[in-house]
Amino acid sequence: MAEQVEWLSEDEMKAWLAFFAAAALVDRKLDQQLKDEAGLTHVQYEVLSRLSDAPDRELRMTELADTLFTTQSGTTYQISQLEKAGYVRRRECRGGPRGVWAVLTDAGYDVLKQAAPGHVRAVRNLLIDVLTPDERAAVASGLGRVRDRILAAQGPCAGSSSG
Amino acid sequence: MAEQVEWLSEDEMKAWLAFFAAAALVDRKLDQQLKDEAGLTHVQYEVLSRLSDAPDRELRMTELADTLFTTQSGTTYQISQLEKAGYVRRRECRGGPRGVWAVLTDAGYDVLKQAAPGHVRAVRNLLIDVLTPDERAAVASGLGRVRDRILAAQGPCAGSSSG
DNA sequence: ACGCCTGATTTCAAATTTGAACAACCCATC
DNA sequence: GATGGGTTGTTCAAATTTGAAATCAGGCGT
Repeated sequence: MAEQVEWLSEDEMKAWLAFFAAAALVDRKLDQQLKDEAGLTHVQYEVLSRLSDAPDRELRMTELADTLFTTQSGTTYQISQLEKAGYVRRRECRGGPRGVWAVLTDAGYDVLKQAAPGHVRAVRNLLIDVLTPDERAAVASGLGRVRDRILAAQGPCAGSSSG
Repeated sequence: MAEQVEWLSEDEMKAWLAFFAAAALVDRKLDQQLKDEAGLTHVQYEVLSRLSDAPDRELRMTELADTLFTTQSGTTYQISQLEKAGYVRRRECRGGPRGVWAVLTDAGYDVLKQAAPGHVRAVRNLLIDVLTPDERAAVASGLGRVRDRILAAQGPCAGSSSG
């Protein structure tokens, strides 16, 4: 076993460590900022944000889970929380294509609109404005490819077994 | 209020979304891979890894928490788990400089050594080898700066009030 | 119409994370 | 030699996340 692994070079290690640390720290900071200023967790903000971007401000549970890169049961939990808070409503569609839609309420939209400026400012301060234009472009293309490859590797598999 | 926020341009948004998604997906994938192949969570792997890199393979709880970018109570919990598994041992140093050291055991070192190749391979497949050399350099420098700025903003505050 | 299969969603228990409160210990000072 | 402050680590309850099992609706073959 242990068929000869190519360990990371010093430069590669630097990239990996920077990526890993930045991911953890930025997420933590955004969470803090949102809790302090808007009373939302980062996850909840993302839920509201995806919904507000979706057509008719609604998304099936599974779609939502996919765009959040999280599990379905986690999504169920968060939607339940947001429903209690009145920011989201569940709509069951018995007639047409099966499924449950999470719908952003007006209250949810208002909270999002109120939280957005601070959030965007934080994203700028923590990440975007810290990068040079070149670095930003490299992050967009490189990490975009990283994301797409992972999604491509699991997307086709999750749902259908053959073609 | 809402004093004019500068929203993200399309390119900036691309960078932010790529970063956010890649961070979530890579972490999730590494977790899966480690659980499947080594029976460790990513967090646990990181703990063992930091310890094995430290002088004498031991670290104070607070140092450990810092390098893991997590809370102290979270670190206490994980060390307790790893102690149960026999991968880590606690050493209290009553005489000298106060504190508790988490020490990597031989068993812990073995598990780490066994898990490392698969983990490094995964880091390569998911991230490092997907980036071009330029992108990798940009990630290292740019996200390194992101990390350092966040740490600098909170490091000095957390621990001492003046200088 | 019946029974099985698939897909979507929820439920449930277990594991983990978090933040606040607590306890232990050092040092400096009185 | 006792006291207060600051640091370090743990404990506790609450919130969240996870994965597996249960639920429920619809389609299909018989």
